[in-house]
This record gives sequence, structure tokens and C-alpha cells, in this order.
Amino acid sequence: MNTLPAKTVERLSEYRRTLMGCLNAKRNYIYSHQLASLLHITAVQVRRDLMLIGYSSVLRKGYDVRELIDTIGRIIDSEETMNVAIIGIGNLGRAVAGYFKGKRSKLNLVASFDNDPQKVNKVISGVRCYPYQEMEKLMGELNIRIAILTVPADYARETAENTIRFGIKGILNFTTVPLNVPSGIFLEEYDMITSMEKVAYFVKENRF
Amino acid sequence: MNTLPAKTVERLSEYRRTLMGCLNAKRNYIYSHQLASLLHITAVQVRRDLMLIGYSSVLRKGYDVRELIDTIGRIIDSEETMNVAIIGIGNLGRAVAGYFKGKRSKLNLVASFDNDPQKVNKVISGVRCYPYQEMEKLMGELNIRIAILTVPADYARETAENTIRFGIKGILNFTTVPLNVPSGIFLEEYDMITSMEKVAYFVKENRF
DNA sequence: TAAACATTGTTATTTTATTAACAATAAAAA
DNA sequence: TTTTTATTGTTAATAAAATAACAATGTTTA
Ligand SMILES: NC(=O)c1ccc[n+]([C@@H]2O[C@H](COP(=O)([O-])OP(=O)(O)OC[C@H]3O[C@@H](n4cnc5c(N)ncnc54)[C@H](O)[C@@H]3O)[C@@H](O)[C@H]2O)c1
Ligand SMILES: NC(=O)c1ccc[n+]([C@@H]2O[C@H](COP(=O)([O-])OP(=O)(O)OC[C@H]3O[C@@H](n4cnc5c(N)ncnc54)[C@H](O)[C@@H]3O)[C@@H](O)[C@H]2O)c1
Repeated sequence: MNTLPAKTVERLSEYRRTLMGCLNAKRNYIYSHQLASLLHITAVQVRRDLMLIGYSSVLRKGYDVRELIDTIGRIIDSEETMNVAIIGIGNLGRAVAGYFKGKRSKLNLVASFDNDPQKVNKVISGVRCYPYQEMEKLMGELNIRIAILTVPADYARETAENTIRFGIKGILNFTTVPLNVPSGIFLEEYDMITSMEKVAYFVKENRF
Repeated sequence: MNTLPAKTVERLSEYRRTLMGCLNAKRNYIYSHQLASLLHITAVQVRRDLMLIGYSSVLRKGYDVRELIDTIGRIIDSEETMNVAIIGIGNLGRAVAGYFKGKRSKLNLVASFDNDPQKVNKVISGVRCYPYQEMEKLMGELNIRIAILTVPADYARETAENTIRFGIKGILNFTTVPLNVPSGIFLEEYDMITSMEKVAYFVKENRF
């Protein structure tokens, strides 16, 4: 299949998250407009996204929740589990680790790396923290493909470059520093302040 | 002026962040292509955004960094400071507070609210934590307009509804739960897992 | 059974966002 | 001084995303 639009991928992730909630609540079928309204989007959007991944409902009964979860998984998850590491297990790193650990079967948070002697070789937020110096060795051994970057801003560039040198293929960058990555490496950046300023702007304008 | 496109607002925030970095590095002028390359976007994008806010450069010398920072501020910041509170000062709340506190002059983190007796009436990550029960009173007294929601998922709906009842106009929701807000309230949601799954998908596809 | 209905998958249309094109302009070079 | 050059602001073109429209199809109900 062709690569899906980034927005569709994001929504598929959200659909799955929501659908898992439905399963928990013992709901086994769901109509497009119901799923849509849980996520505050339109039913057309849902149907169009599902069309793109070729999923068909049981007519007039809605989508089979469990089946749809599986289908989305087959599309957006990798075949074998993809291993993830957190670089810099400080305040944000710990929050992220705690939230993330064990949430997805195909996305496995296997390590954190830090240079604080107080932290290394301890289990923090459910994840073993390794010395930063061992990153090269362990990235290979543990087959880590994705890095979550939560080091202080001053070290962002340097640590990112290292993760790439050691074989990482994707980076989720939470530091303030915009990174430069070579082609072939997928980079996603998120800065909370941008979100806050966006909220503040639209609150001020009160027109949206 | 007309409301700016959301994407432009996001980029203006990023421009400003980057420009402040330039100022720190004693750089006083910057060309559109230089700013663009710091953020990995195109120069046209930069120029178009600045056109929308009506900012003009000193020709052939580039944009005056300080002046541009001020102009962006006049557009995206509110006149008087806008007060912000964090609801639920746990792992994520603390990380956010520490990062955010004092970063923007017009966006002021003035309180956190929590129902853990161990936390209330202490200063945590630079912010005073108040008992959740006093939210109603204090939201008015402190004139809080924006809430950052970092409570456990199970309490997301309830606490969000309360903040709205008590006068909040914008919510930045970090919980897994998609919220339903009445019109007139601006809602921004962010879930790390969606970002992670997006990274994983494009790493898997290796085509982007 | 036949008519009305609810829901879907998909194509067509509209809207939004990005990129390209280019004339205008002043600085630098000839 | 004149020409070349670099850079801008803006309009025009393209691309991406969202929405609308609608035929198809079984379900319900009259
Ligand atoms: N994007 C966001 O929304 C957001 C929110 C909060 C914080 N942040 C950013 O995330 C980063 C981390 O914030 P924090 O509050 O967790 O900071 P922190 O100081 O609590 O944590 C940083 C961690 O990195 C470790 N570290 C320092 N240098 C290192 C190195 N060279 N190699 C490996 N580990 C190293 C430290 O020992 C510490 O454990 C900062 O850049 C901050 O600006 C971003
Ligand atoms: N969006 C993301 O990227 C992301 C990342 C990590 C965590 N999270 C989410 O953020 C939330 C907080 O995560 P965390 O790791 O900080 O959890 P946490 O348990 O460390 O913190 C939650 C805090 O909320 C307080 N609280 C509980 N009930 C409350 C109530 N009714 N009113 C006020 N305060 C209350 C608790 O006392 C605690 O201090 C969770 O919903 C988690 O899923 C989101």
C-alpha cells in the first residue's frame, strides 16, 4: 500500500485508542458517526480514513470494534516490536516513561539513558536506566530504533547526533531545540509552549 | 486583523522561540532563509507568515530580530498577562510547570490544583499548589483563563467541566481522554502516544 | 411484499496550506 | 554611474486535507 497521509496516521492512532476504550466498556460495534463524535470530528472523516486502509464494516451494524483495532494495528504497527529508548530520564522523561510503558504491544520502551550517576543502573518509572556511555553498545544489543529526546536543551543536538550515529531511525524530540537530521531519519518535534501560545491566541481572539 | 490560520500561529510561536535564541547569540539581523533553515521549513513559508502579520524587513539587511520578536508578541500575545493553572501536579504536571514557569511574560503560570493532601499548600516546581476544592474561589481571584489538564484519565472529564464552570476559556489537555467542550472554549489536545505511533509508522515505511 | 430508512464506501467539490513565480528594491560591484 | 545581485512582499499555482454529495445496500416497518 501507498504511504498514508500523516494526518490519517495520527487519526488512526486516535481511533485505536478510542476503540480500546470502547472494548473496555464492552461495546463491540460502533458506527462511524459515533466514533467521530467521541473524537469531535466528522463521520465522513472517519469513513474516508477507514476507506484508505481498506476496512469494511458489517453493514448496518457498524464497525466491529475488535476487528477494527486489529486492522489499524496491521497498518500502523510494525511486524516485529519496535524498541524505544528515552534519552534523559528527568522530570519529563519520567512522566513519559510512566505513561508510555506497556501501552502498546508493538512499541516497547526498553531503556533509558542518562549521565547522572544517581540514576544509572536503577529502574526508573518502570524502565532500566543505563549509563549514557553505554548507549552505543546497547542500542545495537537491544535493537533500539526510536529515541525519545528529553535531555536539557544544551545537550539536545549532541545527544541526537549520537543516537543517529548509533542506529536510531526515528526521533521524538521534546526539547526546545529544533534538530537537524539526515534524510532517512524521521523526526517529530513537540513543544508545549507552542501549544500554550496557540491556546492563548485563540482565547484572546475568541473566534475559532 | 482577521484571525490567523492555526498553522501560522504555531509557526509564529516557533519563530519567536528561535529568534530569542538568536538574540542570546548576539545575532541582530536574520534573513528569511536563515530563519527558515533553523526550523527546517522554506523561506517562502516564513515570508508568507510575516506578510500575514504585516511585518517588513530592513531591505537587504534581513529582519531586525528584536523588532520581529516584539511584532510577533503584539500579534499572538494578549495585552494583559493571561493567567494559567495546572490541574493535577503529578509527574507530567511537574515537568510542564518546571519547563513553562517564567518562560513568557504574557503567559503566567500562577497556580496548580491537586487533591493530594501531601501536595496542597506547597510550592511545587516553582508554582503554589492549592487544594482542588478551592479552585472555584481562586480561579476568580487569580483571574485564571487557561487550564493545563494533567490529572489521571479517570478524572479528566469531571475536572475539565469544573474548570469551564469556573470560568476557564482555554484548555490544553494532556490526558488520554478526548474532551467535549461547549463553544466559546478553545481546546487543544496532545497525546504523546499518537506522536510515537506516527514516528513508528514512518520509520517502518521508511518513506516520507 | 414494498416503501422508507440508516448507513456505508467512494467520487466530486471546497477549503486550507504550501510552494512557485516574479516584480520591486536597494546594496554591492563593475 | 550603471549593472549585477540578493532579498523581499505578494500574487498565482499546486498540493493536501476536509467536507459534501450520492449511489449502493441491506434493515426495518407498514
Ligand atoms: N516539549 C515540552 O513540552 C517540554 C516540557 C517540559 C520540558 N521540556 C524539555 O525537555 C527537556 C527535559 O526537561 P526536564 O524537565 O525533564 O529536565 P531535567 O533536568 O529534569 O531532566 C534532564 C535529564 O537529562 C539528563 N542529562 C543531562 N545531560 C545529559 C546527557 N548529556 N546525556 C544523557 N542524559 C543527560 C539529566 O541527568 C536529567 O536526568 C528539556 O530540554 C526541557 O526544556 C519539554
Ligand atoms: N499526553 C501525554 O503526552 C502524556 C504523557 C504522560 C502522561 N499523560 C497523562 O497525563 C495525566 C497525568 O499523568 P501523570 O503521570 O502526571 O500522573 P500522576 O498520577 O503522576 O499525576 C496526577 C496528579 O493528579 C492529581 N489528581 C488526581 N485526581 C485529581 C482530582 N480529581 N483533582 C485534582 N488533582 C487530582 C494527583 O494527586 C496527581 O498529583 C494522565 O492522564 C496521563 O495519562 C499524558
